[in-house]
Amino acid sequence: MKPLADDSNQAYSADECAALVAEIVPLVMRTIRSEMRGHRSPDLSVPQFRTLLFLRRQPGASVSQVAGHIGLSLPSVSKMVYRLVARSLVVRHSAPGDRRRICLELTPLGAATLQATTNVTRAHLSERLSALSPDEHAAIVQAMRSLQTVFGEPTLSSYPET
Amino acid sequence: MKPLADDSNQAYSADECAALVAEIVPLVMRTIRSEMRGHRSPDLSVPQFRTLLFLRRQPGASVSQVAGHIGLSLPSVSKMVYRLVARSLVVRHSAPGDRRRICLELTPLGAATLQATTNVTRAHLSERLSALSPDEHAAIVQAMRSLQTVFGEPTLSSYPET
DNA sequence: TATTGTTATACTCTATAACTATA
DNA sequence: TATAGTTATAGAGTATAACAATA
Repeated sequence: MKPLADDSNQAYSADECAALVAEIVPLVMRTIRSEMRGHRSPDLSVPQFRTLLFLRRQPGASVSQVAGHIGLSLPSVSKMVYRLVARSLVVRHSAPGDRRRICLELTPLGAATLQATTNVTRAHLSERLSALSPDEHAAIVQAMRSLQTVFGEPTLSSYPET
Repeated sequence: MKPLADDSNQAYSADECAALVAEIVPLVMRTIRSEMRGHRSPDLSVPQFRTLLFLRRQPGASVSQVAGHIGLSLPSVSKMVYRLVARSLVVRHSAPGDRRRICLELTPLGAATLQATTNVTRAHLSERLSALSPDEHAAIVQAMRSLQTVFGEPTLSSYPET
């Protein structure tokens, strides 16, 4: 007899899991995106947001490092950085010792904007998630951690140095 | 990643949950997106994919219904549909009885493309997810279901008919 | 007048290819 | 020659505002 009442004993294949992820993740993403966009002052796109996050963690990162991190091409990132610089959210300065290389850093405004966007987005998600039970929250936290291990960004050390 | 002995008894706030979701979902999304894009023949964007999915479920839907479903503005969807029609993935015909309204349907090519993209994306996600344990799969399935209830699309029946 | 959809306009994202400057 | 970045070009996503056609 299968215990139908409790789903947690049921074995799911990676395949069933994949189908659900492919369906639901874009749904959640839609909300996150529209939360970051359109929201008065901050108004960052998701890639911009992720770039600022990365620069907070890795001040002085190069354009290539940003590109590798967020998974975009170098030209795309170059243009995006140009816009962030134009908005005074990021500063560029060339690396001493290698004048080809660009060092990127958040400006105070960039850091503040990042924080504001984080807060707004988080608050909105939190409000939606508050409809769920503590058990459901726990399952989501666990799931996110698992997904992070599998879809996590390549660490800097894994970049091919040639 | 500490080997949290048993995380499932820990109480997480909606807030902690939100922070993780905001961080991880875009990560997973990046993979899904690049899986659908660049992949030889199918080559659909995520919104296009979701549109085809919707049309498979709701043949004859209008442009407005698609827009409401995938959460985009009417002009955006109008343009996207134009491209899908240009690629012969979708056909348009005006509704008998109300010549303002457009009925959209998948072509056989559209249905095949949708299926091919579904398979490729699912297979790729599945491959990645196969690195996880059955318990982790179960947590992900549960989490996705919870997220679906909270971020799920408005059901058709909830559309104001006026 | 209200509804459905398209066009106009203006960004951003995104890629590949070609180029510049530096090493 | 190889590397870091930018520029050129092109197409898609996205929005708001203005418009056309139909009801």
